[in-house]
This record gives sequence, C-alpha cells and structure tokens, in this order.
Amino acid sequence: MSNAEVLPLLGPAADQGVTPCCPPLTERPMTAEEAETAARMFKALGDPVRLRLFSAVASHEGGEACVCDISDVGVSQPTVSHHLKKLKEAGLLTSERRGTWVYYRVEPSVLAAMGRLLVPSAAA
Amino acid sequence: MSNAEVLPLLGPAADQGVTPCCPPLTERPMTAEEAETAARMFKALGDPVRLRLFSAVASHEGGEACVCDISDVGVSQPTVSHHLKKLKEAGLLTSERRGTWVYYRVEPSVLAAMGRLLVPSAAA
DNA sequence: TAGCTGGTTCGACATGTGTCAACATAGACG
DNA sequence: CGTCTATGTTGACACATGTCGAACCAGCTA
Repeated sequence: MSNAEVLPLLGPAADQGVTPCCPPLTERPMTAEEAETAARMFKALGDPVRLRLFSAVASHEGGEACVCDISDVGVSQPTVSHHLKKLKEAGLLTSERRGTWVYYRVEPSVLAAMGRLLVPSAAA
Repeated sequence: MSNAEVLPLLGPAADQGVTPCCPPLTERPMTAEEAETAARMFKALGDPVRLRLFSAVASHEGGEACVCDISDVGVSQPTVSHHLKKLKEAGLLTSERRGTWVYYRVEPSVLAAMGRLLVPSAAA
C-alpha cells in the first residue's frame, strides 16, 4: 500500500497543514460526514497498543522510528504490524523501507488537526 | 450511576483542571498504564454517533443539552442512550435529571487534557 | 544460489461493539 | 391512583476487532 492512498482527515489544503477536516467539537454539532471522518482518527488512537506505538514513533528523535525500535509493547510481532497498518490507514503514520528496516513517521498536520478539534482556543 | 464514579482521565489534581492524565504523545513513549487510560477517551470518541452526540452537547448553549435536543442522529432512542452512557463512563460527559428531562454536560477539563495530548505547544 | 533476519500477510479464533425491539423506570399531570 | 411522556435497561443478534501461529516476502551476506 502506498502512503498516498490514505490521508482521510485533512481538507483540500492539507499540504499547507492549515485546514482541519472539521471545526472544533464545541463550535457546532458535527454533520454525519464530518463525524464519520473524525471518528476514524479517534478510533485509530482508541487502542492502548496503537497509542503506545504512535507515541513511540512521535517521541522518537526525528519523528521517525524503525519498527525494531518500538515493537516492545507486549504483543506479538504480527500484531504490531497489524496495528501500524491501522495507524497508516488512518493517515496518522507513513512508512518507508530503507534497506533491511522499515521506518514509520508521524503525519504532523493530521495530529494538529486532531488537536484543533479538541482545543477551540488553538484554532486560528 | 452517579457521576462521581467515573472520571478516569485526569490526575489527582483534576479539580483544578491542570493535570492531564499523560504527557503529550510526542514527549516520550507512553507507558502501558497511560496508554490504557488515554485510549479509553479516544475510543469513546471513535464512533461517529458518539462524536455527533458529544459535539451536539459541547456546542449547545451553556455547554449542556437535554437528550431530547440531540437525539436526532439517525439511530434509535435506546442506541442514543447507550452511547451517552459510554461517553459518561469515559468521563467526557456528566448527566443530571431535572424534572422530566435529563441534561448532559461536557467535562471541560477532560476535553482540555485530551487536547494537550495532541498539541504539545498548547501545554503550559 | 542458499541461508539468515526483519517485516508483512493469511487464516482462524475469541472477544468486543453497535444496533434494535421489548420491557422497565421516573416524573408530571390529572 | 392511573396514564402519559421521556429515558434508561435488557436480551439478542450481526458484525468488527485484537490476537496469535504459520506462511510468505524483501533485502542482506556469504
């Protein structure tokens, strides 16, 4: 799966990192479509193992980490791979193979978009 | 169920609304316990119906809303009640009966704690 | 070519989750 | 008291999800 196929949570101007998918939760009731889109992000982080994996990547130096650096979360290696794939499908991570190892990297604009959903004062 | 039974996502100083359950996701890898706690929040918002209900309450004037005001989300009434209970168990909402109607209210400090998880720059 | 290591995919299973119809409960109002 | 309306609870069901072992693929090294 290429990384370009999955980036569901940003608006058309996602490249500039300024257009969240939806207004803050407290601004107005979300539409069904907005909720569908945003729920996919929250769902991706709604598992303890995925949250640890994501945090491990996000806090790693350079914002990227090899699978081998973060796979010590108490589940089998196929399960780690499964969860990383889920995070990738949610648009939260991208992956790249460099030689023997595969590196995962956070998608900063998506993270910021999620933050804006929750913290109205952080909006422009 | 009383409201006091469920407030899983804030630290000991939750009353002051200043102690999130966990550091920002990008600061350091989360521990298993932190991830367990935080994942419960994200999971609660990881369903489109719950997200719409939560957004409806959060955006309602006064930060609270009667069930009758927000139950138009395309699912049956028992399902609405079920989802509101989930949001309550996650500590995101509290409820109070006033006469005939039941009012739900957002827990602002929990919302802010979630925001801090995602937006490191918003931390103190 | 063969073998080794890191990572993903497959197949199967148990558990969790969203949903509804039916029933139960809490107040209001007569 | 009885009845009506507004919510919550129960039970059942279909479906999604987390997990693992086994098999598979990609690149390195000999």
